[in-house]
Amino acid sequence: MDAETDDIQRNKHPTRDIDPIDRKILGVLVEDATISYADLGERVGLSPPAAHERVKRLKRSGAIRATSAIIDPRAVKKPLLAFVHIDTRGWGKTPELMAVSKYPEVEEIHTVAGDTCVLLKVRTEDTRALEGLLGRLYDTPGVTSTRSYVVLSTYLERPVQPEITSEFPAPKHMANPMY
Amino acid sequence: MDAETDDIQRNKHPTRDIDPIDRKILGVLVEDATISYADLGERVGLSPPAAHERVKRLKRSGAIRATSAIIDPRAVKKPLLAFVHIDTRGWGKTPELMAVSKYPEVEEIHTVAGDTCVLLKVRTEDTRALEGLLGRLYDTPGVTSTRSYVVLSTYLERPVQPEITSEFPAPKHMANPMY
DNA sequence: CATAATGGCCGAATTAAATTCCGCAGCAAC
DNA sequence: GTTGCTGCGGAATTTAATTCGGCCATTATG
Repeated sequence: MDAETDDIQRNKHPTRDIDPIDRKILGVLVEDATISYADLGERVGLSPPAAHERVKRLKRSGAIRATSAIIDPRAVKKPLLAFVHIDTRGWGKTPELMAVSKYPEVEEIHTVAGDTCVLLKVRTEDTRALEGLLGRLYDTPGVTSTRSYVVLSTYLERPVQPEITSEFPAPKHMANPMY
Repeated sequence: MDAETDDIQRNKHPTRDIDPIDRKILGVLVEDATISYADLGERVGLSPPAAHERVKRLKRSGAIRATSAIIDPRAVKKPLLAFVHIDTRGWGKTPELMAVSKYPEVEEIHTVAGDTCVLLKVRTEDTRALEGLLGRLYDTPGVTSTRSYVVLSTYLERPVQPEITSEFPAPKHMANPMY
């Protein structure tokens, strides 16, 4: 077993780091994954087979998790977006909550630090469907309360951006932390 | 100008509704957009050219907004996910906030109903970078306070699901609303 | 230092898929 | 009944994906 395969099976990432050309490739493919290897190679300064080889490696290593069609929520009758914060009695009951993943309306499930335990991102047809989904949540053992933030307008929504992280200098009035 | 083009220019959706075959196609392409038209056609019961024609129409109508590579955030050094709620002095100052879209760390910007005005989804390398980003937010005119929910674990994260909306019956103790 | 081994690239050749074209069938309007 | 329109399938053509072999640079090894 080579190092890369080993890393993948440990749910880690391969030791081979992503170089600037890889980042360029990811940037292009996030914008348009239907591009040909010929055009992709030209964008990043490689021959078509070389670009192909890079993309194969990025998929194999897990850096590219999938290639997916991005659907307009309005086209599939799910125009209502909401974020639902859920309080539970401690952490013991969160596994039951994961069952909500069976509903296609639920797009994200996270546990968060703060005044809630679980955070959902849900997309429904209307407020009636959202109400029904919340009703299901209250039927789940351990759920003590929920708080929903209904989205009025969405100004930006995009996939993970592979560009190099911007510099965000800490506010000037703060001393440099040790770490 | 045909009806479809007209709808797109009005930022509406074409009148031609998405039939069950279209939904099947969307479902397949969300899972794997690299599938060939031959295989796609077989999955949905169409010939390759017919499947091709359907996909072209779905793209033209805007139902398929893009085809994108899904990147593992860890691979591009953005393992820290957080949701940031921002309070502003009324709505007048929200346009200034949209400038944060220039940072690739910001994935989503919404205005929400509830006790905040703006909700951001951000992905940073570490808490230091998040701190820097929050510092930038406080420098933005109109921002009075922020509340951040740092994600501990993500259990589900998937694109818009084109499947038919599940039935969420309202809780039994509620009478049927008029609408 | 010399030399072998590796990894990544390119160009050409081959294979597979996308795309076009055309005729046909179902359906609606008239 | 006829006309026009829309979506489908099969065949042909064009384009892209994929494979292969050889080359160069870097790195390990004696």
